[in-house]
Amino acid sequence: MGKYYITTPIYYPSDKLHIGHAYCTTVADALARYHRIKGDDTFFLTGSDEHGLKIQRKAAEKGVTPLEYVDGIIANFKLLWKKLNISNDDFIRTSEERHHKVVQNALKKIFEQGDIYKKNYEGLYCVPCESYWLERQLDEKGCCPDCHRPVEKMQEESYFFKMSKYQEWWLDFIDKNPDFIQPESRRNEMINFVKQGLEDLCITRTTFDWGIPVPFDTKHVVYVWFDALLNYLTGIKYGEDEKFFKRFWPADLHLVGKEIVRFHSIIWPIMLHALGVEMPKKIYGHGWLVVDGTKMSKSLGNVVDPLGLIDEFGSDAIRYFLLREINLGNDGNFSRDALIQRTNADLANDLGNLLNRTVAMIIKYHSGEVKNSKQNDAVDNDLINLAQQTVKDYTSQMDNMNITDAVKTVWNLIGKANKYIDETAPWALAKDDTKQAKLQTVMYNLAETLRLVAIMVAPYIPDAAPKIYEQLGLGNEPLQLSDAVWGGLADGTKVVKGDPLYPRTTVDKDGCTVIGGKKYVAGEN
RNA sequence: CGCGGGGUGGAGAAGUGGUAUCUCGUCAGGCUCAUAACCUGAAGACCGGUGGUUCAAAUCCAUCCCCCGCAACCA
Repeated sequence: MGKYYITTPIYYPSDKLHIGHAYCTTVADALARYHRIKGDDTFFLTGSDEHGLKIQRKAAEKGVTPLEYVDGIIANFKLLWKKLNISNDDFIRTSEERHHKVVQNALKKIFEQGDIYKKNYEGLYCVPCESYWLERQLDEKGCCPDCHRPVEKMQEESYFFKMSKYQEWWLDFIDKNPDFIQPESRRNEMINFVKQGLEDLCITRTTFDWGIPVPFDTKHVVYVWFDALLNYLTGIKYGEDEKFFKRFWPADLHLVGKEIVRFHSIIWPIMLHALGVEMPKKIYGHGWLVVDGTKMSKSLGNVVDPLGLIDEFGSDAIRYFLLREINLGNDGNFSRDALIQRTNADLANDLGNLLNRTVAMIIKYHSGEVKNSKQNDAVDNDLINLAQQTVKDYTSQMDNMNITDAVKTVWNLIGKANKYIDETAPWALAKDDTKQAKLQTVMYNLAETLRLVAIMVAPYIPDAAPKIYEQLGLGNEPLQLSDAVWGGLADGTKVVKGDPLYPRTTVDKDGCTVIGGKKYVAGEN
């Protein structure tokens, strides 16, 4: 038994979260839950990155303070995570006092050791947007890429972090830790990037004040990365509770989107190195979701709101789809049709129906009582062997973050169990008085398979997994990987008839989905 | 010559040197325990084009065509 500290990025509360945020957080949640059922001392952190000009402006537009503005949005973040069954242990907000302290102390330390200096920053400035642009970022006419108005040369005094000083150290570190950045394609990208030469990083601003004041020069506030990245330390009480911090640091995994791999794999390690803090173990850059084949964007109006989907299909369905359908590391496609198809086939038909028919038969043939008569022949042993092999494969795949493969592995067992029913034809055994022991064996093997399945799927579909346990007659016993050993189901256990695990979704002639008798108008999400 | 990802049966995907896999859909059959579910079988791919390396290439190399991202705060 070990420990496991996993983080998601902290999301920016300028707007509602979309399905892409939900994807990242779901993956992190599945990993966190997996490590918990494995018995690891687990800490799962997510949160929000609340400072900056964008927020300050939005708040001003609405006539509220920045904090009031983000409070409203953060309430929505938290609601989404709750509805998605996200099991984060803490939610860090960069506007919190505990975080300000960490950032200011870190800044002070690095400043005092001479790695931060002040200089005039000269650049092309868009006054209405209050932001600097590099020449190559400008649009075709040489104007601001955001508002397409002319930019002008401006000078501002800023503090810089001496990243360039650590370039060789970084290359050496990456060379010695080949698994630090994953997938490998991103690692290569990062190495190429750094080899082109690292520039010092501008870490403060004076153009807005919704941020953490720089302790040695309060005209300035901390700008983005020196603020946001440090949340991973704040979340486990860095500088505040040494014992707690040491319990979880170094982070086992920073899960991030591919667009911010650069910040997490270059700036972040260098910051930590300058601070004298041990390196995290792994940065993983996952792919993006595209919707019906095209990138999600506000201007296209195809941004998918996960809250509506959860209300319609349930959190398990969304989680399952994201974990099963999208290969971690690659981009993946999201569509309602695919979601409906996948959840009908895998959750309702394969898993839900397997449980339903198994429980129904045990009740019908044995008044609900399970007994292992161990009359196993070749077909039975096939199932038992596969079940045991499945637990093994699942464990190693989850340990290696091959979530999609692990899901497939478990569903292969579910498929095998459905087939096993056909092969053994319990309804025929039931009619033959001489085959009663055999019938008991078959029922036991099915129930036992389902018990192992319940444990393994618990990280993916946390709503349903305990319900499987309940219907198997195990009440609300905790699901633990150490119990996923064949033969653990005791004779005399009484199964309990329950509702179907998942209703089937049908689409009527108007294109509306009908789930469990309830109708949803298409396109409302 | 900016960087990267991708082009695999009707659809979506997996597969990085050795009989082309999975899901959905289609067609035919089986079963009746179950959520019109489950099981079996079949049809259907010259793995973007061309050239090369190899006994052997979807898989390696070259070249071309097409899609899609990114270019130092959009997961």
